[in-house]
Amino acid sequence: MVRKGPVGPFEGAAELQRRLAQEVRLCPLAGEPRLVAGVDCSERDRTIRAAAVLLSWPELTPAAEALFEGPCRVPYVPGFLSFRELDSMVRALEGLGMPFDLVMVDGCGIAHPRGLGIASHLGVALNVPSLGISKSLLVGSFEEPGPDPLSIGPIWLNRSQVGWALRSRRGARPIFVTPGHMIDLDGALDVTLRALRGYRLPEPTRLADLLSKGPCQRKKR
DNA sequence: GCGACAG
DNA sequence: ATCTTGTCGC
Repeated sequence: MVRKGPVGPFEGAAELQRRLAQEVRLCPLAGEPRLVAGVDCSERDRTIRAAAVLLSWPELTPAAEALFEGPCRVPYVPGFLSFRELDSMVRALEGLGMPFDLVMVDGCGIAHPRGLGIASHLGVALNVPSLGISKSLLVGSFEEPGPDPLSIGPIWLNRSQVGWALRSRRGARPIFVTPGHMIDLDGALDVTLRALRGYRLPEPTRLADLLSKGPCQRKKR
């Protein structure tokens, strides 16, 4: 087969996403986690910095943390975030030096145009249970959760529910919880609720976010 | 054609 | 994501 015209720069990537999305499994968590990881990326001066943290479960006691830095090689394009950040996230997670039972990723899971947000992509790539925690929605619509803390509303995409909008803190905008891989809607919500400690973001993602920004790294005069 | 658009 | 000081509100 010979292609006719020029192919969009992300056609190959989109095709890979559609293929990997078929590997995503939405099912109850295999068992109660013992170690939960959190990952996030930040960037500064064309350098990507991925941070991973490891917490005991359900105490949420810090057990390990790791950083990975590398040059930005791929631009951010909505719908293709994983091609920009996944490798760095995996490296940071490897830096933890031990396996974990679940990973919470800063980004979307199945709430994605082709069903493979970065949380799902990471879960499939590492063959580990994963879920996404994002601060806004890439696709789909959601029912605004009530004003009371822990209120929830479903996230809809193509007539089916793909996650939850969660009011994790009073007065704060909701966060979006979506299954990544080897977990289901109820499991993703349950784990997220149990990982909250009074902040808008659950501990795994919140701590990874702080670490990626760098401890005592920001100071301007 | 126009607007939306994880981080 | 990042650029940025002070400021409004619980």
